[in-house]
Amino acid sequence: MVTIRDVAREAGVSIATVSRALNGHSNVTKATREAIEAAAKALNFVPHSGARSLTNRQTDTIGVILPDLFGEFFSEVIRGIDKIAHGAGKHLLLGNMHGSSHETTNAIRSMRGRVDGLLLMPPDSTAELLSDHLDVNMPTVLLNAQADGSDVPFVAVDNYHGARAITEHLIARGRKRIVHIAGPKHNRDARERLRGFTDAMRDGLGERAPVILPGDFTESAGLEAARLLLAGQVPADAVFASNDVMAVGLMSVLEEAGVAVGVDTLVAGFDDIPLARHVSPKLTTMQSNMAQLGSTAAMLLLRMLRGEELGREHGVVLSPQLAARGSTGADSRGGATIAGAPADAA
Amino acid sequence: MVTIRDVAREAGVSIATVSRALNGHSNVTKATREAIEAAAKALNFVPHSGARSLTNRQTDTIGVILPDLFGEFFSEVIRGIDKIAHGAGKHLLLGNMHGSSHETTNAIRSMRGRVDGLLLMPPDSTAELLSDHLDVNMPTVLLNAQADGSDVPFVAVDNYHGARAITEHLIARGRKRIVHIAGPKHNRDARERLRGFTDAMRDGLGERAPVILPGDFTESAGLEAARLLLAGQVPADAVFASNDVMAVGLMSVLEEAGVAVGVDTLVAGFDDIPLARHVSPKLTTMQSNMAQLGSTAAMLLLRMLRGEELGREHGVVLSPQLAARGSTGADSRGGATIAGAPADAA
DNA sequence: GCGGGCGACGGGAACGGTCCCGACGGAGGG
DNA sequence: CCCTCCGTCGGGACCGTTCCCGTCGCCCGC
Repeated sequence: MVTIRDVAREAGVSIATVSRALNGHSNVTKATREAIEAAAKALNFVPHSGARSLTNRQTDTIGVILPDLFGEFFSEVIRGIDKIAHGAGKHLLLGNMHGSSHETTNAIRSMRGRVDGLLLMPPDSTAELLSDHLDVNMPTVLLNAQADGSDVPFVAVDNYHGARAITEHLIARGRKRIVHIAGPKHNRDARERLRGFTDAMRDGLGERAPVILPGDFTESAGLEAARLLLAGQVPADAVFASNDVMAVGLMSVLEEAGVAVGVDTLVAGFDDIPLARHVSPKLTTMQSNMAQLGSTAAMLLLRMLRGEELGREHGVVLSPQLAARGSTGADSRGGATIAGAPADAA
Repeated sequence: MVTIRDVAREAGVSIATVSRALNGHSNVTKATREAIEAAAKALNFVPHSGARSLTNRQTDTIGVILPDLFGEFFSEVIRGIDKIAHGAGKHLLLGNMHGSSHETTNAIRSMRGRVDGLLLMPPDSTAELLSDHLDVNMPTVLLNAQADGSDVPFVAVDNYHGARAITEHLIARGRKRIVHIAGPKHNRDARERLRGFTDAMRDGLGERAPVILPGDFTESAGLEAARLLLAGQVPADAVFASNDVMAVGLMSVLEEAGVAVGVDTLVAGFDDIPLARHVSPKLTTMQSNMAQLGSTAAMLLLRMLRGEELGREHGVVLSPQLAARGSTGADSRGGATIAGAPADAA
C-alpha cells in the first residue's frame, strides 16, 4: 500500500510538495513536478480518497437511499441521478433500506462522513416520521415525498393532475362508466391518483360515487379486476388502473376473453413502463419520466452543495405527460403525446 | 458537526472511553457506558464513517463499476449485488464508466480508499487492456469478462452453450433453415452466441454455412431483419436472435405481415427480459438471470474480503436456462423450462 | 554590494476516529 | 496490613492526506 510518503521519499522531496505537485498547484518547479510524477508512476501511487476527504471535508459522493423497488423504476431513477452526478464528478453511494423504517434511519446514519449530500426516497410507511432523523447539517433532497416537519426540498410527480388528465382523456372519448383500480392504500402516489380520478369524475361527469376496485400495483391485481368486469358485476366501458402493471394484466385477460380493448372497453394506466408500448393494443398511460425525477433531484442537491440554501419552497413537482395510444382508441402509430397537467408546486 | 470529542467532554470521560463504549467493547462500566450513550444521544452524535475507515483500513463498501447499459440489465445486476452486500452489511459505491476506457481507469483509481473491493464489468472495448490498471491490492471480481493478463476471479454467462441449447431446441422442433441475427461484432457475448449457433448448426444439421444477419442488439435491427425475411431473400423457417430485444422487434413485424410466429416461423431470443413473456406469442429465450450474475460475483468478493485467496480458477460460469414458450410452438401456459447447458468453467 | 521581496519547499498541525499501552485504584489473599 | 492482580480509564500515536505558516535562497533594484 504505497502512500504519499513513499512518493516523497522516492522523489527526494517533502510530503507537502508531493501533495502540491499532484494536485496541480502552481507553486512547484517544473523539474520537481516531473520528478514527483515520475516517482508516483513508478510506485503506482494512487491517492487515498478516504484520507483526502477527511481533511477536505468533502467526499465528492452523493448518497442515494431508495426503498426496495421493482426494476424499471429503480434503474431509471438511478440513471437520471447518475447522469447529473457524473457530470459534476460525483460518485453515488447506494443505501437500500429494504422497506424497513429502522433500516432507513440506519442507512441515513451510516452515510455520515461518506457523502456530501443525500437523495432520499422514503418508503411510504416512514415518510412522516423521517423528519426526526434527517441531519440538519446534511444537504438532503427528498424524492417522491415531502417531510412534514422540516424544511427540505423535494421532487415529486404530480400524481393528482396526472390522474385527472388521464381520466379526462377517457371522458373526452365519450366514456361514462369509468372504473378505477386503486393502488395500495398506504401508498402516497396511489392515494393521489385516486383523488385525481374521483375529482375528475365529479367535475367532468357529475359522478360522485365512481366504482373503485382494490389493487396493490401487481399484475395479479389487474387479473382479478378483469375477472370482476367479465363477470358482469361491474358495468364499465373504461378502466383507469393506478399503474401500468395492473393495466397490462387487466388487458391480457380482457383480450383473451374476446373484449376489444380500445373499442369495447378503454384501458389506461400510469407510469409508462417500457412494456406499455409493446403490448397490443399499445397502452395509453401517463409518462412519469423517472429518470427526470432522479436528475432533477440531483440538480437540486448539487445546488445545495455549492452553498445555496434551498428549502421546501424550492421543491419541484414534475408533470407527467399523457401518452394516448391504442388502448383508448387513440392513434397508436405516432405515439403522439398531449401535454399533461401543468406544474403545481404546492 | 459534533465529534467524539464533544461527546467525551459532555460525558466527562476521555475519547478513548467513548470509542470503547459506543463500539460495544466489554471493558467499560455500565454506569460509564450509560452516561456516554446519554451524552451521544443528547448531542445527536453520529460517528464519522470516513474517519473510522481510515484507521480501520476497512470501509464496509463495495465498489461497483458498470458500463453504460440499458435499464433492465443494469437494475437486475445491481439488485443481485445489493442482496448479498446488504446481508453482509456492506454499502455499494457506484462508478459508471460511460463506456470510455479512460473513464474506466479513472473510476478504478478513484475507488482507492473508498472501497474494500471491486466488482468490475468492463465495456467490451477495454476488456483486454484493463489488467494493467487493476490494483493487485484491491480484491476484484470481474463481471462478464475475463482479464487475460492477471489472476482475477470472474463471473460470466455461458453464452456459448446457451446459444447451442436454443439452436438445438429449434432443430429438435424439426427446423432446418435457421437464421441467426447477430449482435455487435465487438461484443464478447454476441460473439460467443454466434459461435454456439454455428457449432450447433454444424453438429446438429451438418450445416457449415448458416445464414447470419447483422444486428446490433437494438429493436430496429430486428425490424430490418424481418423485412429481409419477408422479402423472401432469405429462406428461413426459424430465427434465433442474439438477444430478446431484436427478437421482439422481428416478431412484431412478422405478425403484422400475417406470419404465424410459432407455427410458420419459429423465433427465439436470448436474455429473458421481462417483456419476453408479455409479447404474443410469448418468446422462447434463454434465461440469463442477471440478478444471479450480480449476487454470485458479490459472494465471491465477500469471500475474498474475508481473506480467501481467489484467482482466475475460481471463476464461475452461469448456465442460462431454456425457457420454451409459444414463439417456438412450445407450451406457453406453464412457462416450463428445460435445463440448459451444464456449467463449464474454462 | 546589500537589503527586501518573492517564489519554492519543508515542518507540523489538523481532520475524526481506533487502539495500544500504561496508570491507577480497589479488592482479595497471604 | 501489605502486596498483587485485574478491571477501568486516560494519554498519545497513528491512519493518509491537505494546508497554513515559516524558512531559505535567489534575483532584482537601488
